[in-house]
Amino acid sequence: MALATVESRFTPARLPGSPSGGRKPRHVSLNDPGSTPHDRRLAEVLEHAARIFWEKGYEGASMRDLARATEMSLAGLYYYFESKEELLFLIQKHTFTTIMEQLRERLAESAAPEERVRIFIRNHLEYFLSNKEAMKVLTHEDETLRNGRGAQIRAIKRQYYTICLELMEDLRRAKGLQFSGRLAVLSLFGMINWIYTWHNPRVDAGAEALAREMGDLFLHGVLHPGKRKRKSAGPRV
Amino acid sequence: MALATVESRFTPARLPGSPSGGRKPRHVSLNDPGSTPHDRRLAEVLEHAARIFWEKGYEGASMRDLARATEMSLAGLYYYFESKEELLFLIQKHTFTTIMEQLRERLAESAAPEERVRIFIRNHLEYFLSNKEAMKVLTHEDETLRNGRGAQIRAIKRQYYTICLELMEDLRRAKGLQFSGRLAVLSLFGMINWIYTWHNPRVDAGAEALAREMGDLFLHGVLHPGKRKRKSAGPRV
DNA sequence: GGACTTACCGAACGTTCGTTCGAATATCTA
DNA sequence: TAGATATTCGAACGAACGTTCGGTAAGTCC
Repeated sequence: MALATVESRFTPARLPGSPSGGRKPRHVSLNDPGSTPHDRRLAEVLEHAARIFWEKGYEGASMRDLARATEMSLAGLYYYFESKEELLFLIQKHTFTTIMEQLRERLAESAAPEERVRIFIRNHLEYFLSNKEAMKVLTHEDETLRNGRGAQIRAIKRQYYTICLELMEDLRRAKGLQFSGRLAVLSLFGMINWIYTWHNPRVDAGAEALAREMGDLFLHGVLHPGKRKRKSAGPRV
Repeated sequence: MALATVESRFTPARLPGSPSGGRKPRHVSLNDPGSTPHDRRLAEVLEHAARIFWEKGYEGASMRDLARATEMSLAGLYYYFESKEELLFLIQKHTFTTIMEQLRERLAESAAPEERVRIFIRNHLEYFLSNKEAMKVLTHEDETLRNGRGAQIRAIKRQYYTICLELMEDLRRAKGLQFSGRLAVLSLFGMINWIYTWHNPRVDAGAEALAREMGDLFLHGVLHPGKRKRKSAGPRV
């Protein structure tokens, strides 16, 4: 149920009036009983849009593709948002906000630095593999949005980065180590974001197993098996 | 000197004759004394094109942008290649071929498994940071080319992947370990390719230092400093 | 039942896109 | 220097693009 939650606005994109009657913006979901039909329809449209951007990229996708997918007219789409740019913005904002909310909830469950890093990895991979279309759009169309909308997304991204950096520094302190937090975070982001270029659900492990293995790799490297895997027979006598 | 080496063809894209007079295709360079003016001009055009694709993405870039950058007419560009797709193909093929050639040379210098993995990382990062435009185009426009041209690029990519996988399996055997080579390689690719999203030459380390740190991270993880960095004062008594 | 809002649509606008055509100039060779 | 070849160009083509205009039909409220 990717993109089921959308922050509704005071007014629709076109201005014949307000569909939500001047209510305050809030989060609604496809299954949320408090959501209006308008909000639910918008969420559906965004879900189709995410799939199309995922397939063809933002620039390569056309509004006519979206009209075909949603079985709406080209003009009818513009009742729900004011431009293609806003469409991308809504997808990215919703996706980023949701993965971050979920992360905060899960981090509240543990205070152990190493475990918290593993929670971060697991949360990211689980969300990524459950929402691969939107997450690819978020990561691949990183530099597409400009000006105000781009700045808003970049602000959320910075928050996400900062959370991870603090996890890393807590770990470093707790273990009495020295390493560059920035480099560790950015390397980790590379590992876990790159997944959209290769993950194949038919041959690769699921999110949980991947999170365990990538966590091991990130924390111990390939050379230090820790309590896991070490070959019984080997040059080690 | 990104994109200075280009494989010339028998004939130019338009067909008023053959500029290189029926010579065999071969590699030429901007500084290569054996390169024809035609080859050198094409290399210049490709370099401009790489910079434009780097800035705006393949779909977002227009042939008119390239005409402006090269100070040629729109029509004049098509003397050197037959389509925008071929333009991207030439950039990707040249870039991939070059980084792989350089890798093979460097790998010949060492037989020690761990050192060879470090050579791979260093080569990739050095080439990436010296040719960031073309390397971003190579990684970001991964799925853009379709059909025959896409298949050719994918074939080179598979070679590159296979080389790295073999390095990883040699290392695993030598150290008597057990880990998924596929996951290790793909995680490493994520780490070292993601760099184009964050590296800032004004604040971040250069290729050599980055290669050392990322190599440490990949081999030992954040928790096992090895002979490097461990805090003198710490909870370790 | 009339006024208003919500949700949508057909048709078109102006722009930009990749590509091509026919011709003109520059460069080289004999 | 004549002729061929290599290189470049202005102008235009048709297609596709994002967006907008003026409407219509159905639901809601007094």
